[in-house]
Amino acid sequence: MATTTEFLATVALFKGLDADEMAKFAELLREKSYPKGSVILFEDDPGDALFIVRAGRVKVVLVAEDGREVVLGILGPAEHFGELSLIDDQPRPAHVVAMEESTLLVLRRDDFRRRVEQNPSVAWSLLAELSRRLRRADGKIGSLVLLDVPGRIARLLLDAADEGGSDLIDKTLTRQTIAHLIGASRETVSRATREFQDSGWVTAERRRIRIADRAALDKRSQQRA
Amino acid sequence: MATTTEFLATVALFKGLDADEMAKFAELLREKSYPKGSVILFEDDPGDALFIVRAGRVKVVLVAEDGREVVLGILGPAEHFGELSLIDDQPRPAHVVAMEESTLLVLRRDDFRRRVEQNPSVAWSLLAELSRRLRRADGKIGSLVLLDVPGRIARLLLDAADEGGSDLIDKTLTRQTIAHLIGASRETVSRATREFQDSGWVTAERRRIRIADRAALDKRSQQRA
DNA sequence: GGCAGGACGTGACCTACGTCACATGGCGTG
DNA sequence: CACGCCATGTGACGTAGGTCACGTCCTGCC
Repeated sequence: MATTTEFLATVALFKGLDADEMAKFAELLREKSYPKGSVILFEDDPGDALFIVRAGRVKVVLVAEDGREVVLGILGPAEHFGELSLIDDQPRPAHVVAMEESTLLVLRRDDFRRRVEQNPSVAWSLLAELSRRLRRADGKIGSLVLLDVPGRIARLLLDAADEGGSDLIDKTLTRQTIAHLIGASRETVSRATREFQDSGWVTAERRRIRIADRAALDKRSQQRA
Repeated sequence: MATTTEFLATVALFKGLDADEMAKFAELLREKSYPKGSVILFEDDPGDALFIVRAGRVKVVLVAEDGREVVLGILGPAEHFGELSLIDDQPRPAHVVAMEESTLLVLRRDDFRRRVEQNPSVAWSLLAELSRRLRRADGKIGSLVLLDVPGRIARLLLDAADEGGSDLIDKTLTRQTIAHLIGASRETVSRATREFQDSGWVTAERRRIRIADRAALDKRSQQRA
């Protein structure tokens, strides 16, 4: 495993910092581990820290009283969460749960604020990151309202592939998880992905999904309701 | 009508600037008018300007090929849009359409960048604004997936009332618009709001909606699917 | 190497909503 | 002052997709 400073160099948030500044950040971070399934932070709690995923995978999730849930996002190494509450002092907007055993780097509010204010480049990276999330969120809203379930799945797969840079989606995406990501039931996702396979649009390779006909998926992701 | 500088003082984005800096901004702004229904900017276009609503009302909207649409947000005086593309150089994420005759102040990309970089307080305001939008967007996703139509309407009304600071929602909210905001059909919204009125939860006062039983609406907005 | 828990596949059934088709009423404008 | 336009009710009807209920399979563990 890389040293903390080496790792920090891979975090987009810190892009543009020189070694010296990076080292300063490194000192402020505390490392913390969470077992699979543990809740890292709760919606509505006051927030006083930012988290960077060092290893593992976490999901950002909203939960209804009856237990149904939506996954707003899944974060892996070098990604971070929890900055909203540090920026606007409002309660946390969602729960964050460890999907696997994960270790996170924690940065306290005051340290965060001071560094952002002194480091224009960090502020800019943050703006870029929030922009990216806002685009995604808007896209998700669009999918939910304008597309039917198969359409939403198609788009999700394409997005995941784009992000990974390959037609083979390597992150483990169970149908259950897909369902939570697109606001549908596991059963419906099951039936829809089978359709995709039967049509030859995707193939399943040992738990991974590979996109076989990008054009078809793309077309499917623009129609209906 | 107030002078431009007086107006700028009411824009949250510029909070914290002194009169001198405000004046500099004022010089960079160009005023532009748009008739009702005109498209101010198109999704997928490259973006090279930020807009501040001086007067009127605009909607941010995603449109499907068949014409169905979702309204991501409605902006009134002192609110702004178009900054995402200036931050990340990506295409515009949505269309923006004038709901009424509107006049906007336009700030060009370069001027914007320069000012943000030189003015930490503007960067911070921007972060705060993007945070606010992200929370809203996440909330909207939650509503869409976890609530049924009446629940979404209830939440929308409560949010609108909170924002206005009064139980009387003064902005004109037609059922058609409500429908677009919550991703439902006009007819369904019609039937649901009638239910609300029959139950005495809301009353309609000359085109305006007044919330009569906040508790009931709140309860209604937390259940079902 | 047998077991338990999770991920999947599938059929049956039910319902919230979208869509279509009209009828009505208010108001803004020529 | 009349003509339209647009926002609104409301009924009828069709269906995507949620929920239930099981059965199978794979995989990591004791």
